[in-house]
Amino acid sequence: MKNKSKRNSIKGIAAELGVSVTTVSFVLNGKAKEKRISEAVTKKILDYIELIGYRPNQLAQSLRTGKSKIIVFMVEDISNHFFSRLARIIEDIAYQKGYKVLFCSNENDDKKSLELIDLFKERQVDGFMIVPSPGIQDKIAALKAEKIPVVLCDRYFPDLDIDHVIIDNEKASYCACEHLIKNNFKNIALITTDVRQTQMLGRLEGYKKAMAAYQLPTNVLILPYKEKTTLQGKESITKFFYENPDLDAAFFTTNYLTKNGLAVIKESFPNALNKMGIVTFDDNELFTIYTPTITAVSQPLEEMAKELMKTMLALLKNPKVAHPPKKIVLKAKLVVRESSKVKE
Amino acid sequence: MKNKSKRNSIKGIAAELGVSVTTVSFVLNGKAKEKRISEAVTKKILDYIELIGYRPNQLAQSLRTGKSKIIVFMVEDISNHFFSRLARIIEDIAYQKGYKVLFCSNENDDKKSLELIDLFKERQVDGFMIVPSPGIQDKIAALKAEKIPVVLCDRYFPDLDIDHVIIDNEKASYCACEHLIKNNFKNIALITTDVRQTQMLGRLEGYKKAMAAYQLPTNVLILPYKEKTTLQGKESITKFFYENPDLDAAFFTTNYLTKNGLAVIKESFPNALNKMGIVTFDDNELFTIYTPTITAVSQPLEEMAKELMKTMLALLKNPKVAHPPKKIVLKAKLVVRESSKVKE
DNA sequence: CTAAAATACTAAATCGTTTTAGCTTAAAAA
DNA sequence: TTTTTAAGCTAAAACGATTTAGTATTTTAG
Repeated sequence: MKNKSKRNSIKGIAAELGVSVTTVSFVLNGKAKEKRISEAVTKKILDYIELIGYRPNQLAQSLRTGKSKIIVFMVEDISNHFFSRLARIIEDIAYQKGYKVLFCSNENDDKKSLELIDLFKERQVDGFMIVPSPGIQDKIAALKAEKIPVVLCDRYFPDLDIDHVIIDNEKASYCACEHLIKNNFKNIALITTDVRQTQMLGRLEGYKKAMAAYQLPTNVLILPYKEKTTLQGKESITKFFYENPDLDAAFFTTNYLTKNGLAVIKESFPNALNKMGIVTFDDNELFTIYTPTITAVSQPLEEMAKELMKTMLALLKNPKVAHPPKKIVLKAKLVVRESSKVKE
Repeated sequence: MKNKSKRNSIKGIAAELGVSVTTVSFVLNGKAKEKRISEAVTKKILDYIELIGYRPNQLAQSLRTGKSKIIVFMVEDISNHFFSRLARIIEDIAYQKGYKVLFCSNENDDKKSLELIDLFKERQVDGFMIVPSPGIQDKIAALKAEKIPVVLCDRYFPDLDIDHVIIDNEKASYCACEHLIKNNFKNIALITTDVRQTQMLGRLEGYKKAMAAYQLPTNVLILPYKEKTTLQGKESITKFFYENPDLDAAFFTTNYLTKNGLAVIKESFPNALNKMGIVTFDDNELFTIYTPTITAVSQPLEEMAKELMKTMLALLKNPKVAHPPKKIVLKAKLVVRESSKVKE
């Protein structure tokens, strides 16, 4: 039982076995053959490694190689069901490929996003998967210029040639609206936020196009992002419904709006519940047991996560090499339930 | 525009300004005064740092100091609403204190837990906050023996003197059951899993004690953990309800069981919905808009996260020093809604 | 029998920090 | 004038790996 503190390093092992640090390192990295280390020495080292349960210090490794085997997944809010489910799938794929994932929430706030990105750059993370806040275009461009792998998710910057994985929001929205229309709803409200990013603009556009195509009136409520889960938000929705008594359907563009919206309907317009058409973006298991069950635009989480990781891994394989950005646009699925079916 | 690659290191700065690496390091670490670096030199360095936007390489720092400023939060499943909300709060506190958080999911599986812990040890993380799987008692003890900060969460090992933050499950469960009883329910089922960890045992115990106290029959359905979200799980619940037609209330011990349970009731026993008493562990915003609104045992997430981080930070401050473990037991709150009120 | 080639290994530089233990020079004390 | 003390800095050794460019010995070729 000698100086124990030294044992858990290549140096300690080398000393103990009377070989050089280099030799140990070669063996550890599976280069024994290539570097012509004899079978005997190789075995001796391997056995000893096993015996003491040695595991290399990743920090030192990272410092030397410049690769940390960590990727960042920055979302708007990790407690949001949509993002946490995405995170869970990504986590699995990443670990399988030998990467750890640092999750963080930017609250769709530029300052926070920038801070986080810098923070992680100091940590030499290998890549960024980002659900970007609206104003970090330049930072993203800078990352790319530095050859740091970046993949955007959920939304993107049309002016930037950056890999991204998104869904076709406009089409998804169009389909959802068309579905309501075909179910005989004629006065469909869109309830959305003031967020001016691609995902929301797409959803708005799809709604507008659908209404125009069927010559129906549009009726849009735009809530400030900050009020997304506040009482104020609820009040605005209540007011909107009071002021538009002829509405017969509502399309919510994101999950937190839906929660608030359903709460408002339940509290203030209980008898509208089974008359109004309701469709929401982002599915939730609980929607299947709501009364009525809620129709939702379901984003292909599994596929998104896979494509995200696939794109990221490709970048990681060759970060220095220029490559045409992959712009992946997936299809969302409309899960039709009771809330959007023809009423009475 | 000189050799740019070198610029972003202390060495580069030192070379550029004609001072030593040591001096730069002292200034960077705010030890200028203490180490008697002149005002002039200090300013020169600070200005240059600012100019080139230098940020120290955290990896190198960590390697040298042995502190990574990263803590791990290992949960059962990061996509579970309970854990993702907890994670969100922890994230905020940690970042505020200069720590990053690595989230990961162990699926309550020992093998996965052990692998993850080893993985992170290689990365020299500063501490572990763990929702432990059932059989990792030894590993936890080993971590403590190595003076690595560990705090358990949600459940713990009674035989181990390890800091933890939990709720009083037995009492929470007792109160929930008592509440049902006082609302005139007499045949209350407990729907739980085969997980034999403290949190679940507590919930079971609370139920049993409440039933015993009021001399009511017990009726427990124990589902295999693996079936927690499967069709098989649903079928078991359905069967259970069929075989126990005299049940008038159900208490679900965890959120995923509730989802399945509500689905079953809705699908197979629709007219029981407004007759049965229902209480569930773990609250969800959507429960307030369900019909009927669902009574839930709400865990104090904010408080749990705060206590967890407080305990962790205390350990981090002095990892080498022995200290009496903090065993924090918080109270859950019963949020009474329609589903548990006296019927007809 | 000598030169070239192959074998089996290793010394030392490097990654970017922190920190200990000095080293100069000038001012203060003796 | 010599010795102390202080001020203002720095060289070099860590931290724990990887990797380049060898070296010494043996084998093979000529």
